[in-house]
Amino acid sequence: MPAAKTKKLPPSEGGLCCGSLTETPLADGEANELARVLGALADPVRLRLLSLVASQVEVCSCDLEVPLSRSQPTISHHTKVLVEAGLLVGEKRGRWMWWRVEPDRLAAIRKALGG
Amino acid sequence: MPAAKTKKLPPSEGGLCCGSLTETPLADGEANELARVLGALADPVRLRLLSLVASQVEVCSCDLEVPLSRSQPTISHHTKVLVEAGLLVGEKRGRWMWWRVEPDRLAAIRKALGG
DNA sequence: ACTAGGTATCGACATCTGTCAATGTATCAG
DNA sequence: CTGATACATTGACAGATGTCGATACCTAGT
Repeated sequence: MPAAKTKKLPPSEGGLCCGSLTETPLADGEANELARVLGALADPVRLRLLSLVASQVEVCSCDLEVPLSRSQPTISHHTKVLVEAGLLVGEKRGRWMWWRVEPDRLAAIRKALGG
Repeated sequence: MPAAKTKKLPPSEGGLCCGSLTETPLADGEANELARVLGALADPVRLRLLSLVASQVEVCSCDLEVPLSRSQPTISHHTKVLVEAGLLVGEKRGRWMWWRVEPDRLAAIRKALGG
């Protein structure tokens, strides 16, 4: 998107309010926000990461490298993207980062998609 | 995705079966397929295109350029992406292409997302 | 047949994205 | 303090993506 300025909003700024796609034409801002979050989901590795975390309530980064077959920096990159989209939450305990999913956020996306 | 081979499967090949993200860890193939479809949705112009068509049942390409502020080739590109994702269906009548959305496909995505 | 209008395709371009090696930072064990 | 461990950040690179102008393809009218 040569013209658009994503700007990497903080996780809090997760509008995603209002009605669904199928009801009324999406406003420009709503479309941008929804596209941003869907973009975070539109990657096989991130989808599998998310489902791995969801299936175990909490997972640390170190346990993701092997099942996802990606290097440590790449895992770190993907968790960051998911956090910025509001889909993942991390908590540092000792040396480990523990991740869990944000089910409300997924629900909001489903709703925006016509749920 | 340097390694992955999207391959641009025909619209029919739209698996997207099985359970949701949040239940069991996504298999590799399922993750690829879901990411492919979500990628088609992860664009503000395509989201607005889809919602424009949905709000009017049927729309021809010529009526999309102005509201979406994009050139005719760009509109054509986006409709193609949405068709390949199984989200849009087109029918040529005379000189015009008439588009409508595939609600079942959207529903399948919501379900895959934990609906 | 010729022309005009609606779409699709092609080529080019700038930007975005996923990936890893190298390096930096924080925390724990001894 | 020292070394090891878990994670984040940086830099670089190849490949994907969104965009448009130019052009080709189809269909309808004349």
